[in-house]
Amino acid sequence: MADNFKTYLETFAGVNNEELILIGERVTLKTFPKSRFLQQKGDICRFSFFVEKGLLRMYSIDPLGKEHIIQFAPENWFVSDRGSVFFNEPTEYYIDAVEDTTVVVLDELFMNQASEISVAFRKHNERLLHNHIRHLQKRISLLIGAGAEERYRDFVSMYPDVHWRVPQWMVASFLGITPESLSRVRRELARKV
Amino acid sequence: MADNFKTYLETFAGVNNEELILIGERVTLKTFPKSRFLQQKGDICRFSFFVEKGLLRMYSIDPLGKEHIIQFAPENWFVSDRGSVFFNEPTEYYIDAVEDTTVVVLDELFMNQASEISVAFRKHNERLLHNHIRHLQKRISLLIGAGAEERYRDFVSMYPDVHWRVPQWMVASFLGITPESLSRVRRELARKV
DNA sequence: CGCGTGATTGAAACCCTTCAAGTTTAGTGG
DNA sequence: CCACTAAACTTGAAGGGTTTCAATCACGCG
Repeated sequence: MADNFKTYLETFAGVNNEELILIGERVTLKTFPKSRFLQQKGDICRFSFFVEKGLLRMYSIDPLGKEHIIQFAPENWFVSDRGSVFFNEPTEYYIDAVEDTTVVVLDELFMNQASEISVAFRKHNERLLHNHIRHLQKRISLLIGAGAEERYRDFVSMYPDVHWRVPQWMVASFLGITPESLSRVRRELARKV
Repeated sequence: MADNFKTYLETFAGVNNEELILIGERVTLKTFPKSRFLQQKGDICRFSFFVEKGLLRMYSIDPLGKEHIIQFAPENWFVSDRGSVFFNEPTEYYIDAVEDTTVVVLDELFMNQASEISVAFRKHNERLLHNHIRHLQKRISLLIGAGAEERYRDFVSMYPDVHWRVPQWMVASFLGITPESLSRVRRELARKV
């Protein structure tokens, strides 16, 4: 099975060997070339993804045609529209590969039976949910309370690796500012040093 | 026990009679007068609250001393800093009563044992988590993509009752704009009609 | 080489905030 | 119940930060 996934489950979720085997039988490995979609708006999502290698992004496109990146997912991150998977409703979001990316695919059935397959996994999943909420709340705070510069600094310190792996306009899209603004923010920051 | 809570559990969570009794034994009812704090920054939260009657708000205070309202909780809403309860870490948020408010208090132990007490309750709780995430994501979309007017319209259509029960500056604080701006937005909207 | 994509820069426009003042509303004590 | 005060809301003018639009530059790739 996917090595990163295995190590991740052992280390962070506390999944034991038997459970690991059970899980291994239930998931599949899949590779997507750069720019390939894993999910598009309107899909009723049946999968969650764990990034084994590579980098994904999840984003929406607003009525004016602008992309707003919700989340980046580098190695060892889960990504999915949990709302769509859980409620079986069409998603608002696109997921595509920023780099060639290998993912572990967890299907709906697996997610629902997770508690029977591995209690540790279910608990960890619950933990992830809480973490997700925290993350979103922090992001809202930043959007409300902070300017472009502070948001950018926060992003860089939080995701230093991602910052180097994506084009700047994607960072701008994640921060909710224009590429031009980000360019100016970076110029100011460079000047200060 | 608290009537709203009981009805809520039966109707929305599918909790049966036996479980209802068990739950009733584990929770307590408490009333807070207007302006009283239920939780303050720095607390390690041990409680979740269900609003039986009244109205609460959860908010943060930024370094400049400004309040940012995260969430309103009228009747039949749950509110808590799930992060703080789940991870046993000090919270960033304040919760206080906008009106005289009666809440059902669910303690940490109850939340952890919820799955043993009532499967239906645990499932419903999971559902709430997913809903919460959805909510936050939508709010982020609005903060990134929409101006003050659209955010306000969305708020009014989403929480018509809350809109009438809180002072305008609280609405502004929820929307992430100044009370002055909200006042101007409202003037424009009134003019249009 | 030439084309396309991404990054930069400048100027004007726009939205929202800030500050200051005035008006209305609500609550309180005499 | 009125008078007074504080809080909430409104309004205007000036300022700041970000966007928009347009032009330019840098780079990789067929």
